[in-house]
Amino acid sequence: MKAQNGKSIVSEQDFQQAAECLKVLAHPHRLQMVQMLLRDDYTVGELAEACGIQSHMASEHLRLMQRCQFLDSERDGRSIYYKVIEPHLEQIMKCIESRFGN
Amino acid sequence: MKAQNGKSIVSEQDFQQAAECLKVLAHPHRLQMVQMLLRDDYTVGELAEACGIQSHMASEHLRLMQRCQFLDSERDGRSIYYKVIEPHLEQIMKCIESRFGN
DNA sequence: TCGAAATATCGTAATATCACGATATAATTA
DNA sequence: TAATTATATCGTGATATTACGATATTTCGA
Repeated sequence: MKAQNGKSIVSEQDFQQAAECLKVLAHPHRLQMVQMLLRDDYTVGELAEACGIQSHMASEHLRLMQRCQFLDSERDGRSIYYKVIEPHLEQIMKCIESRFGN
Repeated sequence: MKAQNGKSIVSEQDFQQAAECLKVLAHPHRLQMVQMLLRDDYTVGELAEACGIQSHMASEHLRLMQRCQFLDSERDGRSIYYKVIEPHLEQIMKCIESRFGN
């Protein structure tokens, strides 16, 4: 799809991809993890504990977010640290904080 | 949850709400409708045709987005016009266009 | 090299979402 | 008021997502 008016236009297929990415973000524990990871790097276990879930569940959430290029991971010994690589997540989190935060 | 460092902090319950709202946005046709409505007001039928779906499906999508305060509607004769009332949708759409657009 | 710790993957049952036909409601026009 | 147009709601089967126990993999330390 072409931009006829200077504005960037998103194609039907892009909407499909965007929807899938948003769906990945649209989970309370995943949102909480993203918020934490925007401020610092954390291990799977640390993120799991903060969310009150088991590590293997956190691992699954993190894998989903890594698959759509939201996060990247790095091993340090037995632990694996995750970090945010999608630059727009900070802005989106600000929107959420602005609408729902104190 | 309190903000100890000046940054706005979102509670567990807020993450739940935020996730539900994001889930509503996370659908290709709903994203397309939001993009259109950010530029102009449209009727249910116009939005349905642009998305290539039946009007009663569009109506359902619009109702979901109205329920979480993304949109508002106004009747004009037989038609019902929808418009965006959630101010952050423009910013979020920009993020999507930046990541997926041309 | 054996056991423990940290993370990841697999199978599956419960739940949620989706698309759609059928039907209902509201407003306009003949 | 009857027919038509536009929108909304309901019920349901198909599909997707979720949580979780079981199991696997990787790394470190004894």
